[in-house]
Amino acid sequence: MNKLSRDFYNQDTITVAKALLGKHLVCRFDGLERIGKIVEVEAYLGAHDLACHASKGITKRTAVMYGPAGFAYVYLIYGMYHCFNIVTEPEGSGSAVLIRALEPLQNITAPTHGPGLLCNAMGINLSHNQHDLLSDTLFVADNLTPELTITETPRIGVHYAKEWRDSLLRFYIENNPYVSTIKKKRISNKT
DNA sequence: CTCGGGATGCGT
DNA sequence: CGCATCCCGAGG
Repeated sequence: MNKLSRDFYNQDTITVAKALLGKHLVCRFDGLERIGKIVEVEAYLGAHDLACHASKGITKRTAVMYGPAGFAYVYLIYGMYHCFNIVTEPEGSGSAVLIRALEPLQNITAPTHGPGLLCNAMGINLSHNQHDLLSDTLFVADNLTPELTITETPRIGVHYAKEWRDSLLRFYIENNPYVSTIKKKRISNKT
């Protein structure tokens, strides 16, 4: 399994975001190796991006985003869901890529079609904040990715971000059924 | 210290 | 559309 390098994450955030599509997120917790293919991401462009938490400056919460690339930024949202991000660009930029959806590949039993859901399914929580993505327990593998058609849309849930609200910074693999906004039929048995 | 909102998801 | 539910940043 070919782990993505520090240099990869150190690139421009939009470049990293798009390049992460189709790659494999690997979590080795609890004696289990879970793997999911990244099918949806969002780019958060540092201090000037009003949708980015780093736009509040360097705080206890955002410090990791201002650190070196290739580290995890995990936070709790709405009191119940975790969101998993990967820090990008050289130290001081405050940028990151939010992983929004996965396609289950191995040992995944819960839904993964949203940022909170995939953290739950992968076992990612606040203890993984600031975790190094070059470690052996949590990383992205650079598998051979076939050519993808990438769709760009505005980011989800950032209506408050003024002029950044409509920037096309959400990227997903076209037609992939695990992308978050695809309306899911309720999983229920109609008899 | 209090207060208010949020990079969500699910049910109605 | 409402709500669960809690961390964090702002302000006094």
